[in-house]
Amino acid sequence: MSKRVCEDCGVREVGLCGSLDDAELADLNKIGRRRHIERGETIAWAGDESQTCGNVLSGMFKVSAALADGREQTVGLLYPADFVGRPYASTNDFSITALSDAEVCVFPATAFEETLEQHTKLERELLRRTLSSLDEARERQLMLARASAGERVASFLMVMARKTSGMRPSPEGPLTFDLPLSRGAIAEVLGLTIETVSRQMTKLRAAGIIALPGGRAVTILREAALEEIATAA
Amino acid sequence: MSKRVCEDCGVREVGLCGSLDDAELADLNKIGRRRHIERGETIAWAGDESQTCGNVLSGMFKVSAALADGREQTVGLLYPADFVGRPYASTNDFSITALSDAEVCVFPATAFEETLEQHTKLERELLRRTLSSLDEARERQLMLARASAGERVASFLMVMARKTSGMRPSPEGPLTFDLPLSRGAIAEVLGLTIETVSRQMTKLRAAGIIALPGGRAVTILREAALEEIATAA
DNA sequence: CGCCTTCTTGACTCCTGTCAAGTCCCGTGG
DNA sequence: CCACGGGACTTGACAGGAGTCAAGAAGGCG
Repeated sequence: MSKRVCEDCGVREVGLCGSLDDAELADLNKIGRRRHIERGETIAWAGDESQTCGNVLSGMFKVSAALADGREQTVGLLYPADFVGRPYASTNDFSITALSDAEVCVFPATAFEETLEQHTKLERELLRRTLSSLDEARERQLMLARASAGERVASFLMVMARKTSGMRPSPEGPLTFDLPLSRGAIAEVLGLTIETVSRQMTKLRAAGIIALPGGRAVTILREAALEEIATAA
Repeated sequence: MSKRVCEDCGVREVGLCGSLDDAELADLNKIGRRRHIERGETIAWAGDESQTCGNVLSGMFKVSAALADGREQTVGLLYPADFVGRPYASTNDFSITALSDAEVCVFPATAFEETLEQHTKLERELLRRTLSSLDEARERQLMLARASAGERVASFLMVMARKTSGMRPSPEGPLTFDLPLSRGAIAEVLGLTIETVSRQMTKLRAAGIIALPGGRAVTILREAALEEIATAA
């Protein structure tokens, strides 16, 4: 039953838990449990009680919310090793949904909060990560408020190019990678419609800046040109 | 010289420092210094080194950034008792500018980080506040991405009505208060132009939902109607 | 091979930004 | 006390970018 979940953890070094040594990890090990999540499954609903926290082991999640009439927006993306959940709150302001099949290491929120208070290093690391997330959320505000559709798509592609380990035929050759998100999911992140995202992609292809070899693959042909559009030069 | 800055601090109870008792406060007292800021003065520049942290004692600040071509956006507002600054980062991602004359209690960033590490209660309180700021920044993303100009202005007025202690002639009577921001500053928060903000205000006045008695004063005549527009029902 | 989802493309509308005058407000100085 | 000046705000005309509605093409899975 009490399997040593931390022992073969793929994100042991880079996750929140990387701040703890093996002995300290024991407390987390006691309350943690590994869970498999299907693509599309929502593990936390906006408005519901905040009951669990955890770490993403594999796969991707979106943090999103909707207006009363159904308009939806993704306000954050979670990658492997990212922290999931909202400690110190009674209810969630946002839903968390898997964008791909995923694995998460989950803790009951109250037990996790107690562990936080006993391990200063863990708490400090969570503070650092939360401050970074805040900076990121504010950068996204800037984009959503002021960037054009073309700028949003270009900067999204640059971010994805960096996050996703794609293939280059040669050093400095064109980079090809698969987008981990559908057009719909991209639109929801960028605050646009599917149609607008699609049109902007076509426009970049027509300009010879990217190629779309099929599926969700993207090849960046002229990185400098894409970067220039992305940074609103 | 080493004046007891904390003794007559107006936000002693509600600020970050409220988590400490008098003895613990001594450490902060040693490194803190009170500073007066003029309206329009920028106390931290995006891109510069992150050198100071602090607490707002009085007045208001905006947290903002600009795109390469000059388009600007406010990504957060700071009120008395709010924490200012960005610990654990070498440079600031955002500028912090006084929207009114203000007073701040400032600490050198490195000294403050050391104090944080010695006082778990302080660190926990900062974590709680940072998590709240993150939620707020994400709510703003939702608004900037999906709300119409009318919805943005209505929800802004609702927030300001709650934050600002205005006057009611009778309980449940119409509420009147002064906006602490100029039209330009409001536009920068809402991701709109001055003209659009102005037009939406006029529209609400024409609909009999608010009155604009002059200056920056606003009277909310039909709170329920305003709330309905704000929540995008 | 065929169905169903996802993606692309087109035509049209409308909201918001831009540019350009005015008007109001308030403090200053005559 | 009132005229003046400058910033903040309002209003109008117009244009353009992104949303909406509607087909149609492409891709994936059974």
